[in-house]
Amino acid sequence: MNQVLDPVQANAAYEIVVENLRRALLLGRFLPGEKLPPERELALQLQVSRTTLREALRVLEGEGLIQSKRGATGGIVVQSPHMSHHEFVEFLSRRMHDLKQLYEYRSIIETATARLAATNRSERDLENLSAIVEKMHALVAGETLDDPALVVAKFLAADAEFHAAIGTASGNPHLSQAIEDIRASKFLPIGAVFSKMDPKANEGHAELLKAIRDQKPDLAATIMYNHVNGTLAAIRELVASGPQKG
Amino acid sequence: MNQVLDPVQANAAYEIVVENLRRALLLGRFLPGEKLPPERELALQLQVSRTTLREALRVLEGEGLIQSKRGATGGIVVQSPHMSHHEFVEFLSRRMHDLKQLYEYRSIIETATARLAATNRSERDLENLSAIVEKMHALVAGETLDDPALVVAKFLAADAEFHAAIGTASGNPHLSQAIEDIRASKFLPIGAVFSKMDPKANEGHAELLKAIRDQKPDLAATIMYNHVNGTLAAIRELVASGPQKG
Amino acid sequence: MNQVLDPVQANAAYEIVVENLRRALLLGRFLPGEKLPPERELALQLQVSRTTLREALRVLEGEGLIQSKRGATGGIVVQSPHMSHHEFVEFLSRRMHDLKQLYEYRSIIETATARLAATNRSERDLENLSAIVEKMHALVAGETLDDPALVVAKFLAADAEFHAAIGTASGNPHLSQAIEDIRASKFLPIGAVFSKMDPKANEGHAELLKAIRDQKPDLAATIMYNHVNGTLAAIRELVASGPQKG
Amino acid sequence: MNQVLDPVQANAAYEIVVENLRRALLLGRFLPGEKLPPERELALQLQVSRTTLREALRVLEGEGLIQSKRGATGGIVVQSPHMSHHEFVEFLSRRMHDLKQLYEYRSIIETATARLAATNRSERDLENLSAIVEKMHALVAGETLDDPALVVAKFLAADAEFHAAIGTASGNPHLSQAIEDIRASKFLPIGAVFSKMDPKANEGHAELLKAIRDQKPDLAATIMYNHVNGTLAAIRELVASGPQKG
DNA sequence: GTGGTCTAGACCACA
DNA sequence: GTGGTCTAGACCACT
Repeated sequence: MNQVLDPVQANAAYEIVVENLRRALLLGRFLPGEKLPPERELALQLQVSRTTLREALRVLEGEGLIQSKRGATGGIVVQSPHMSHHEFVEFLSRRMHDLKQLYEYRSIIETATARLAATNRSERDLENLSAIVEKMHALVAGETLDDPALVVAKFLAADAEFHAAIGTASGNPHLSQAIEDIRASKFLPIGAVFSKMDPKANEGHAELLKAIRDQKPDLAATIMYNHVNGTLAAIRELVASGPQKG
Repeated sequence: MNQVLDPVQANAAYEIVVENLRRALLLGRFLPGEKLPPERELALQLQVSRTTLREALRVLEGEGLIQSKRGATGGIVVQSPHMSHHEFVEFLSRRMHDLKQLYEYRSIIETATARLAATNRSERDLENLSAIVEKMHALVAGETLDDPALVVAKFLAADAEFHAAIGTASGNPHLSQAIEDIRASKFLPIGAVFSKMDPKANEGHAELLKAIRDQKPDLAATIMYNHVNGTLAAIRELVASGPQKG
Repeated sequence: MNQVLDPVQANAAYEIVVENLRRALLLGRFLPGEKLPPERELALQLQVSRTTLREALRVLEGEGLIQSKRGATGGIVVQSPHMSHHEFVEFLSRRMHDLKQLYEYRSIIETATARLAATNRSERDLENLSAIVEKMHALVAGETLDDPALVVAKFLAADAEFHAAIGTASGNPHLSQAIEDIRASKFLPIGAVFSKMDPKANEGHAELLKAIRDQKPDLAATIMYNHVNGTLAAIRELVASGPQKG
Repeated sequence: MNQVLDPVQANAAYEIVVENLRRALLLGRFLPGEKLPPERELALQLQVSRTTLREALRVLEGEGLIQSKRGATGGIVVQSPHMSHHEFVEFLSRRMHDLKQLYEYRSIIETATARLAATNRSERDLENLSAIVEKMHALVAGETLDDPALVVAKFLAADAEFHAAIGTASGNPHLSQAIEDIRASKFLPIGAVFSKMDPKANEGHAELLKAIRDQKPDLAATIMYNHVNGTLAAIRELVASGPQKG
């Protein structure tokens, strides 16, 4: 009868808000340079008082994720995370061991999800996925017209959306949740590998969509497996070559 | 950008404690007539102050689930019987949809984990697993000597330990965490299916241990797959047959 | 441990601006009929937004001290005359006790500063001091050519500059700061005693400069002591004679 | 007319509270290990809301000056600043230039104050000063009975009180203010020179009291001058000898 | 009876 | 019409 009960930990409301917002930011729900909704509206959405919300915003501001400006044209601006290439490579190489385990896990989760999605996807799911793939295609094509960093940020947000949509298509909320968890709280630098857009980056997505549309579970699983492990390979390469340049 | 953020709700600590205890009681984790651990120990386990714990106990006493008696022979006595078989079946059938999804997820996670464990297990892991399997064997053998409900409870604890140990053997902490989450934080009556011990319940474990010891990943995965889905099948059967009896 | 801490009172920014401007007006820093600097420049000088400045101006307009006129020839016109001689004397006599203490303090600070300056002054310091003394001399000489009130205002500014320069020459920033504090943040009508220029007003300065140049600490201290206490004596006289005229 | 007006800076109420409290702590008004008054009472004394007070407390907690504990026996506990001897010497030698200027200033202020006090002191002032000197005497005598660090802290607090009382006796609030400013916001390590009590530390105080009681301004000034410069000499010695030991 | 947190509402400074 | 600050009051968790 020893220690049968889980310890309780009552999180302060503002801490929950911090996590909520941080997750949204890391998932790219708000892009760098964009403004968050006004404090008063955010407080409403999150069902907390403005004071509590602001407590959370102060934490995020301390982390450098957002910045507040006052005045009529002011607001809460999402900051772009600004790691230099060198710092980024350092960061990756220090966490290489963790990353390998995380990608092993991710590979399991997302491969199984793709397989299920190929079976269970609805027409609605296919439409969603198509729309996202097209959006990413447009981003890759129109890259030169815009701030490259912003394009990458948008691409990452769309990528997150794509994988989340496959989670939805699988019909299993636990898988959706796991995919989001991997990306947000555990796995910051997915795809941040690209300092500029890689034309191939989007190819896997289109193939995957096709396999899911054609309801070929094994094919979908294989593509996803290669997709995920391809990203890991890219990270490995970056780490291997990085120190020489940095 | 409308309403992208989930409302936050900060639970009072004592409410979390109430839920924690109520679930333990409903699952028969504490049997009727038994005494709960002393308040001071419960408070310690739950990492809350005794005041907060007592707040929670008062609620449960109001619901008639427990009763406090003072004095040397006193204590917190579990008052009402835990869920009756009928109620339990009802409960399961109401949550059948959730359970199917959860077992689908569990199947993915644990199958992959078993496969990895068969590759990565250390001698230390094998010793752990052996010890647990033997403990379960002894429980099944000695069943008649004791209160059956108590034996089931002990068996469930050992089962959880077994699956956790496979997670450890896999070497991937994300999988370990997922296995624990599935079992602990999501209400999962794994094995509570058995009102009395099923001799076969332990067979899968021994086979699985052998496959892991022999480093046969595919075999381990297959056994685990059947094991998990066997449990789900048992639940389905219970639900199918239950209403007729109830 | 009772009531050891002073109550805090946070002044609104616009209130501080009001006091700032009102004091400048009452001291005749801006003469009746003159225009204040444009709002944009005032806002810049005061380090507040134009909105806040306008808030303050509205208050002063309500008190009849200024009046705003729009248009190309418009501006903020100082409306009411600054303190009359009578009011000024009244004001001084009401604060006579404070002034004695302040001059006692000033005497200590500035005497010690002059002594140090005579030891530590650099060539650079001497040049500065000479330039200021000459400027004041020119003002006294050219007095008749201009609005007397304006000359007084200019003389006061130069006087402040002179004492500040001695602070700098002393080499001790704490003394410089104290001199500035005495003059600026505590309402101090040093020299505002003179409604018209007193030819002797500048004599002390030249002597002081000589003592500092010749590195005669005790002489410099003595001159400064007499200079400061001479001003206090002039104020006393004014207060003594004032009520009879008023 | 350029830049005639001082920039306005509206301090947030909580910042003023921070300074207020920090000054009280540095002046030794609250001793290490002691508890501050309860938040609700502090808020009352400071005339701010509890929220604002807590904002300030959080800052001070961040600086390590205080620590909050909850519960009936809880409270806001004053932390003892814990610089090692080595760090302390380092700190002093880095700030030696500043310290010399500060002591020059302090010497001027406190010498003049002592002189005035010898003239203006009331019977009430003498009683205060006697009481403080006796308190310090008792501290030096009873040193062994208590935590040495605490004795030093108490001695420092009493020392601050003594010099403040001379300021009061001088009758000039500007001097009182300057003495407090020097000690609190500008001059942390007065007397912290002593890691254990120096029997001579109190001698100067008794002599000074006698000179003030006997109304001998010049003697009082001389004693104070030697007292202040003696402290500076002690610091110099410490810095000179410290690095060898450290 | 302490500190910890949250709330609803208000006013302010700002662009 | 934005963020920045303050308030008064309430309830909670704790020792």
